[in-house]
Amino acid sequence: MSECAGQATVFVVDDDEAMRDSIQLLLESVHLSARTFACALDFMKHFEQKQEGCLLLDVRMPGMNGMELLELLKSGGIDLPVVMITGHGDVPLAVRALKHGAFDFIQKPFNAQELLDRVHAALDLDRKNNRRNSEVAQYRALFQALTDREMEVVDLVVAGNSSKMIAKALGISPKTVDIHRANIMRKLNIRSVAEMVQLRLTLLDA
Amino acid sequence: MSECAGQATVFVVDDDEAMRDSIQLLLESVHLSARTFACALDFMKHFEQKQEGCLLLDVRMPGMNGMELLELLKSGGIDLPVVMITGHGDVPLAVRALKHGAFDFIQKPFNAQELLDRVHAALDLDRKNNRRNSEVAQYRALFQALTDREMEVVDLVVAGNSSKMIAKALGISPKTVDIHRANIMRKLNIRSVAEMVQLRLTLLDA
DNA sequence: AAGGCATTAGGTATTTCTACCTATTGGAAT
DNA sequence: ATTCCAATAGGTAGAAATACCTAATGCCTT
Repeated sequence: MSECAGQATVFVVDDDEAMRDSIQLLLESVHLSARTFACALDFMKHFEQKQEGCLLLDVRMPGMNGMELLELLKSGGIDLPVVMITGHGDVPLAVRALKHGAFDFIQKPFNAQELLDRVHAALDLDRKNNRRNSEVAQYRALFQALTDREMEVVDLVVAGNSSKMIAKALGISPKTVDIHRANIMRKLNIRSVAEMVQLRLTLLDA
Repeated sequence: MSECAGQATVFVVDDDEAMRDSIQLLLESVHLSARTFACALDFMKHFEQKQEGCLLLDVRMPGMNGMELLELLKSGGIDLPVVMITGHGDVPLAVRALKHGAFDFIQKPFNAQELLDRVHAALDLDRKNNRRNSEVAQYRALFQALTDREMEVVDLVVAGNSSKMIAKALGISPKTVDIHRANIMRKLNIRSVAEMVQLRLTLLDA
């Protein structure tokens, strides 16, 4: 056991109190921190984007069901890995969940070790996502220091234009383009066009 | 019906002859070209990577089963969209198939329209993949015209190095680096470092 | 009103890149 | 053997980019 999960939290949403408690006990028995919720709305009220971990989500619930919450989270850009749990073997439901971005889909009754394996896999994925996302967030912060005009210049440079071509495209002097370029390089803390292109592309397809 | 599927083929692998025939009739009734196979090996013998379409694959078969074929195809880099078909609702099987890259997973007995909808969606995905892949293949062909030394220079340029730095890294004269760069630009048919970076990155994460 | 910043632009100097030229060495193919 | 090409490197020239400087205009905030 190399890492004891840090601040990662396993969120559990299930209307069945006995199930919530037993899952919580199971998770805490392997030193995972768990927070349980009786319904989708409770979870949404307490969850914040920056929290790390994964979500164990029962499909069948009164009020908003698990599938609806899953689709709401994914359409809201929250990429917390979701392990769906269902009491009856419904293949179309499983297919729909996975195609909507669920990380996994398991049936009750489940083996304890099986659940833990999938939780650990989900937590691994979340850690990987977070590493990637924080990297992207840093780049995004750099670009936010640029003015609109500077962003125009960035995109024209990335598209392969010379300062002279950019000047023509923007209707300004090549000299001014060079000034913008110098400010861009300083603000992004880079020293080559290659780095500018890579930074920009990283943000575009993130 | 805007497009009549061109040369796209729906491959059907199922050990049940009656099922093969009925699926083939259904597909041909909407002007889709179909080829059927009684077992996984037959399909593998006749399939070539360049063929476009999708694969309807029965899970339960004597000899190599559908799941094994799916995993074989995906590990072999063949990204033909695969619609798995199974006679009994087995959720873990569906989850496994989708996590291994199956495009969809449906149960028998299925509604005819439902099957056609999924086939059309699979064909759409394949067309999209093919457009993307042929684009990438063109870029790859360009890079294959480069020598090993030129590829080293490409990677050092993309990493943001100047000719002088590259020369130091390779232990050669900056002049020679410039010669390599000129040859690279000519062979790749580009006119800026920005284009070189984009071309290289497109191949790296493809 | 004063300061800060974005945008504009010029000057000058240096470095870097690109485009031509020639030329040698060594290996591979004809 | 001769031809072809990769890799090496030099010269010269021009284009492009970078690094400094100053400076005007306009907008926003204090």
